[in-house]
Amino acid sequence: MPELPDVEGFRRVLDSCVRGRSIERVEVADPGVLREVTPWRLERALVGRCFAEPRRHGKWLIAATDGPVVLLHFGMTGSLVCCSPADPLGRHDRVAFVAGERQLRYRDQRKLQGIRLVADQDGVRRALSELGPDALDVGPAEFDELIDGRRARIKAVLMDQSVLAGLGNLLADEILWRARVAPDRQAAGLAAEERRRIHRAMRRVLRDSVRVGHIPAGSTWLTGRRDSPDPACPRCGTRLRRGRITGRTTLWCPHCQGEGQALSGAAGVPAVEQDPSDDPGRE
DNA sequence: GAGGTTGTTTAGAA
DNA sequence: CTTCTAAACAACCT
Repeated sequence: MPELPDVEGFRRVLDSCVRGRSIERVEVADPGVLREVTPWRLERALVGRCFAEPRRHGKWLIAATDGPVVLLHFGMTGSLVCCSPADPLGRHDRVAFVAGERQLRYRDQRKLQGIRLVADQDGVRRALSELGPDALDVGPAEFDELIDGRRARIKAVLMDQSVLAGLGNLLADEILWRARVAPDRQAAGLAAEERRRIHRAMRRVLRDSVRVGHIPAGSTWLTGRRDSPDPACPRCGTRLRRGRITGRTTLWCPHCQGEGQALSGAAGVPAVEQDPSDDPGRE
């Protein structure tokens, strides 16, 4: 799940669950998710501290306290849940921050990322120094500057966290589909109009998905078609193409977005254009 | 067993 | 320097 909208959802979970509450205990069920900190040091640094208002940058959740700051990344399968002490520990509950009758649990099936601890805001700045601006904070002019001169394919650029922080594989596909730009187009070769469309699609996709705290899998979203064996474009019904960009499965509509040169890893279907009444409207 | 998965990092190549 | 690829991490799923 975790891309920018999901992490924003986790930020709200933390906020409503434990903000302003004092941490009594930190239970580490699996030290495998702690990065550069021992269970003992994490607990000692946090006990007696109070959670402040959490922030987010890209896919990072920044959980400040009145002492040190906890940095959480959720990899592909992580989440944050608000529990009571009575809730039995799930198999993938790795760490619990216990605050009275509430406890915040870091839950993660695979353990691709994890939890870090830094002393202060300067530590946060240092830890996240490689990240570009948060995708929600980028206006059209800055977006153009970020894209400018990049010879990589546009999807690779959108997913590059050092350029723009927060977009992952699903969002990148969704945005390019809405903007009607093929994912393998070279970023530097995009017309001003196309860059503008991508930026607007990004704003819209982020706004709509942040509101619900995850990427909706509704019928008007490309993401909803991902798992079907032979997916069709939600907009025009054309059979979608499947390829691989930066090692990630990429879905696009050859009719709406253009063929694209990349046939790498494609399903090999000649893709007869059905081309029914184009455009069942925006959204 | 084979191959897939929303992420990041590293090594190596072009 | 930029960009791409593959592999690794770990634990599921089909």
